Amino acid sequence: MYESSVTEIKTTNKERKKNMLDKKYNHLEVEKGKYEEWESNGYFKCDPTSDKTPYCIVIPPPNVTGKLHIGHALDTAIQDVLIRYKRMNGYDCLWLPGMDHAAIATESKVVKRLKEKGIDKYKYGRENFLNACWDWTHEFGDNIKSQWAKLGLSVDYTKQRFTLDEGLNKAVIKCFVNYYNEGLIYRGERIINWDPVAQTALSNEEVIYKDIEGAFYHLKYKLEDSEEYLDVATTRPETLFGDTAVAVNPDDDRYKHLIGKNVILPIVNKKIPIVGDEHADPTFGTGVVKITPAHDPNDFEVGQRHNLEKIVVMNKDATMNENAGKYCGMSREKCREELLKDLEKEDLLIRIEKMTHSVGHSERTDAIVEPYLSKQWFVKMRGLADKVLENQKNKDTKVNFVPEYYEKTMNHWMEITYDWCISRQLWWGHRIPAWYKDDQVYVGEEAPKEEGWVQDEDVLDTWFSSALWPFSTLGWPEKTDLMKRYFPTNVLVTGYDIIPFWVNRMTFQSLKMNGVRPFKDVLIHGLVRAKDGSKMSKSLGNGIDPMDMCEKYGADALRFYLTTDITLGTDIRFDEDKLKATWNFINKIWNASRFVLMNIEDLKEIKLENLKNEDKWILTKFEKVLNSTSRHIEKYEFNLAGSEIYEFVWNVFCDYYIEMAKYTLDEESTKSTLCYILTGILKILHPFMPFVTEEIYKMLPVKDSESIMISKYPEYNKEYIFVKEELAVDDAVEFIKNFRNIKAENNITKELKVMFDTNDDNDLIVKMLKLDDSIVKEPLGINAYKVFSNRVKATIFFEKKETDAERLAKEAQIKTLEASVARRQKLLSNENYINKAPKNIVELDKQKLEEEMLKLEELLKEE
RNA sequence: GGGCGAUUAGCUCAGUUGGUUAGAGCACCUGCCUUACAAGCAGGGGGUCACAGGUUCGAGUCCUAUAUCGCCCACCA
Repeated sequence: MYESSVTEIKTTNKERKKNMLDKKYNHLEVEKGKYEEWESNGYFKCDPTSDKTPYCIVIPPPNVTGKLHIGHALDTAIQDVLIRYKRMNGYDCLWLPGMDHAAIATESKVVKRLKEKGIDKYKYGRENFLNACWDWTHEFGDNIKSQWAKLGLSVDYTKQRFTLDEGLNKAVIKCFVNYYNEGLIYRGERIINWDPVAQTALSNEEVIYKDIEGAFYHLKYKLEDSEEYLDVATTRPETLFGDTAVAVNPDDDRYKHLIGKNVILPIVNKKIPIVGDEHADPTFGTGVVKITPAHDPNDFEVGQRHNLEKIVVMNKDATMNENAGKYCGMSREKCREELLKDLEKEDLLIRIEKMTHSVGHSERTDAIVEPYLSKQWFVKMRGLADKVLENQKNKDTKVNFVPEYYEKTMNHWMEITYDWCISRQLWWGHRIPAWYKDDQVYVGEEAPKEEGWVQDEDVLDTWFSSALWPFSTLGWPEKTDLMKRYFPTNVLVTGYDIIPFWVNRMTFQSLKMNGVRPFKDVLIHGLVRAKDGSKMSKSLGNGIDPMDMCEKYGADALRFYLTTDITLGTDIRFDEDKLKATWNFINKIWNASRFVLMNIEDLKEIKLENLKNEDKWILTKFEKVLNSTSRHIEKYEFNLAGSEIYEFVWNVFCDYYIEMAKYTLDEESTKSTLCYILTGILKILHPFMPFVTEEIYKMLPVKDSESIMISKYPEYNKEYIFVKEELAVDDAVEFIKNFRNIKAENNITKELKVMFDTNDDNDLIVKMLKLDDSIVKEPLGINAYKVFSNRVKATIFFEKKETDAERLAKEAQIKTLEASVARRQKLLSNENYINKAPKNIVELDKQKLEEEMLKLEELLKEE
């Protein structure tokens, strides 16, 4: 009956014993060498020429800035579960690995490293610097690869990519040029977020707002030819050198008569106009706002409307420039300090009002971001975003978020998005394919042939290349075979924190370039936090290194814990105790396997015939678990799959079937069933815990493949659903539980006699409870308890007086039973319920009621 | 200010489309070294599912309001 048409591979007893000596699961031993073996056998490779159904995931490329953290372990473990599951189910799987050059993140690390060696980036020169970046990349890239190996990730290294490799560069350039030609990319002078440490522009997404203590400085802007003044409040007095107007609301009765007049800019003593503009909110502050078009995005807009001059007052490193007069050369902070002193001296400072306000910081350097007027490249977002919003309306074309509510996060972003600043004043990245000559601009895939053209010095935002990742890695813009076969990819797995940076951008890029979504599903997981719920960070020192956990508990335990103890979309608190509990689970599997292997050594083939009730019972349970775990995995419900398999392995197979099997170990059917179920368990668990399942699988006397990785996933087999036998053994199990309960609760240890009230075949019960010598035919004694299950009834006779506590317990039991019976009777006499509730539910209630009444009757009889 | 979540046992969390007496791991209590496993086995205690209404034969689950916590986005002159 067991399908073993594939080559049977036998392991010698000697080999098995050598491996299986340990009573305890040793994860370090088990995990040694397996990954290298899998890889060298080519098991990770996709098979594009096969007629199998393709299944593709591209890995979210980790930055080459350091080592992987626990979040990466979670993210990749989920993907490996899917890939291994699909592979065993006969799919042609491509899990494409790669890494991200991470422009600013890597560049700042390399700058720092060079600095430690006393080397200045700019003196070192572009070419040398890029070489240093490549050295860095190789060093950290190798490190990441070895971590992937430790985690057991079955990625196809023959398809590995890097966001800055030649092919991806081609894709990036192609995309840029296409967009430019369509007018979707433009160069313009705008206020952008400037990082004065890295000295580059940033996108809005790279700015982190933090609340900090600051103040409102109320300054006197005197009216021209008057001692009267306007109270102008600002948090950033040092920008006043760039003021080219003050604004009041045109409907503000306090000030509207002043519109058109001038004020004298403090310290600078220059005339600037009072303009009327909606931007000034009469209810906020004093209702008067200074306008600094070159240092504030709102002021920039006001400046545009009133045709104001834009004066930049800072250098690229955020020191004051010559427009700041005597403060030239000072830092922003120093300038503010000195300026305030001077203002006070000249009686131009009215008061200082303490306040907290949020201030933008650079994600990478943590420097306070300066809104800064500068010429940058932008992607025009509105049309691209609208396309996504349109696409999401159709269930056949949309990106399906799991959990679904994250779709709102993307849609919201698409609704409010504005133009994306993509140029960065860095060296490490894709260089912008634009050339300048005098006032001319040329954008193209190749440099212009004529003399005199100079290429743009800047590179692109790292996310510009990441946004193309799902298709650039498959060979786009060429119509490659990989592209045709694996695109759109099946699923993307990532954390909610990079939906705006990455998921959103991949989605609009793919819709624009390919006309289709980049992936059908996107699985969003949460962040891995410390046990107390705080964010893991280097500065707090509360980070968990996944490699340490692999060392301590094994990659298998870590993977199973991370993938089955989470709810998608919500944060997980890393709990080492739970990881330990997972290790215990694997130890349990290990020992159950030891037991099975010890007893099936001479098994030549699996023959599922002459089955006993308990064999049929465990087969039925197994098929059901198999069926439902598969359903759960397909729906990405890993937690449910995990708990079902856990429950089956521990509480059903180990606690009951193995115990039952101990009495019939010489029978062929027992051995075959043990081997069949163990094999099935190993296969179901393999995607979650690849190493230990492979180790045990290799020791099986009968198996269908040389490695579990490439073995066939068990198929749900209706032939092994035995309804009658399942019920019968369930019933026996229930009886056993009730019996033990009564025995323990009443402290019955000695002088126990049992009389079965029914004529059923109770062999299993007698064996499991070791009752052989206790069975009597006639009732005895006074102290007696009834034990029930659906069909089995028995009376226990024992030498012991009932204590008060026991009597009370029994009374309590009667009380709850009576309540339950009453509840059900009421329910079942409700016509609405009978008519509206599903038949099976009603039936179940009737059945329950009957049982309860029976039980109650028996209990009352004993009184 | 706008949006999105969360609130279930001592702790950390599950709980499929509303349907048996709400579950798990850890911790706790009792008894066991029963030949696969003491990192184990058997048994047990522990929750009016944040709060108030509503819909329904039936609500942890759906709706409305409140409270507390968290996240994202925007504004902060």
